[in-house]
Amino acid sequence: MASLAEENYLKLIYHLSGSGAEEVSTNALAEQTQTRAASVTDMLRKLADKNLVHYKKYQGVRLTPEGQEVALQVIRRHRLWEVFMVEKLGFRWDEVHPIAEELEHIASAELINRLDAFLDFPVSDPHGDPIPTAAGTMPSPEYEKLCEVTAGQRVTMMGVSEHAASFLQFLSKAGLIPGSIVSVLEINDFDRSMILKINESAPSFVSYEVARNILIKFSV
Amino acid sequence: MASLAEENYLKLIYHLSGSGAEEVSTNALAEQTQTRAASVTDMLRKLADKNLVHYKKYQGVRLTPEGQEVALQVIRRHRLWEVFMVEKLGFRWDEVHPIAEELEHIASAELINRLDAFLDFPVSDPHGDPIPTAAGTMPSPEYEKLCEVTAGQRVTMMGVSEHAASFLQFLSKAGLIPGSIVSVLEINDFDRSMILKINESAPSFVSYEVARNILIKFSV
DNA sequence: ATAAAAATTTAGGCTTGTCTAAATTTTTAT
DNA sequence: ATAAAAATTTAGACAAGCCTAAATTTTTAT
Repeated sequence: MASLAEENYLKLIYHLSGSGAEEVSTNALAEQTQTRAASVTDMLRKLADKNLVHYKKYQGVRLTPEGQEVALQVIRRHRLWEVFMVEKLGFRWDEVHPIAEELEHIASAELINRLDAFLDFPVSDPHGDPIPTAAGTMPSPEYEKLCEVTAGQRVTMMGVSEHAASFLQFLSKAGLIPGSIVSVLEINDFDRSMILKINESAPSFVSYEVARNILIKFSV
Repeated sequence: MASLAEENYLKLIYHLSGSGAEEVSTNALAEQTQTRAASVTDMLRKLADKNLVHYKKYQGVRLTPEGQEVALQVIRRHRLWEVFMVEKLGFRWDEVHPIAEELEHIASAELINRLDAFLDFPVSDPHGDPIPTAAGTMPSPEYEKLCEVTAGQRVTMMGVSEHAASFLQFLSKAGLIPGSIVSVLEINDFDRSMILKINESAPSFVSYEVARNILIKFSV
């Protein structure tokens, strides 16, 4: 069994490696875990001993298949609890992350699979992030960034690539939540900002920085 | 903030002291926590330093008001999660205790109060145990033991005073769950065993040992 | 009343996960 | 190519929560 600290490292390595594609550096982990690089080194040795990561001194770290499975289960639990909190308990999407950080470490598979069924087998969390399957695979929907859409097109908002509460609150106010129908009315050449029509309401302005962090799919 | 280990000690002291009525001994705590008496002593000193218990060497321990509040919150969380698992996720009452032992340490008051509302403010858990209020008071319904009922009386099953999974499974099979209507048909003088009619089904036999651990109220 | 037994505490130690300071390796810039 | 900078690891330490063994206090039995 992976400890709470170990689970957090594995999850973080998964995210920082781009879903396991690249090596992650000790310093990158230290920055995100708010610990010192020396502490990270200690933990990486321990994870390597348990066969959860491939680790060679000075060369970064990468998940083993076993480590990836643990990471995906933690992410699955995290995202299912987020769905529960938003759908059933009425939390806003900008409130649930810190609580899910705790709930994600309750390991019972029975609990999680029943929760999954209770929630009707959701495929994504309130931020549009895909929920790993019970079998341990991560669905990978192919979304575009809103900033890549051309003027005149109509798309569906599918998720975000930035999860800061303040960003999410801003989007809620603008009505930009997963499922919203968005038409790009104008794009400003100068700064790539956009004017959008969201769900038939009055036009809204969004900066490039915002558009860059919104995931969309082209409406069928 | 109380750590996970501290919360477990406080909860246990609450239970072993008869809801805070009496002093609890070091050995009693060691037995229940599956640790050594020396470890308990260490923890009691720490809890005393944090003003969560009154502790004098060799004289046992008792909760302070602050300690009792923490204990009641942990118990509240535990019991609300048990209701959730049984009512919403379809778990059986004999399955939920170990999982609730983990969920009870997720501290968010917002989470628990919303869960409480989602469950419609239950007053007792699946075993009939009362759920402490958000304000930190323990309701104390006054139930009798089934073994004290006389032949011919009709009562309502309200809960249990023994929580072993095997006992709960036995009761489920007999249809003896909270809410069941029970008529005492006969009592055997010799061993105080009983013959019961449970919800109009065929008569069942229960030993004194079983009857002693079933809580009832007299039907109105 | 007092010796034996039981309960409890003290002393010293171990593991996990963290830290600081110093040493080492890798990368970058000239 | 090599020196400086950056990244990483090693060494030694600490708090939390547990352990064993030994010492101390309380309780029990005569």
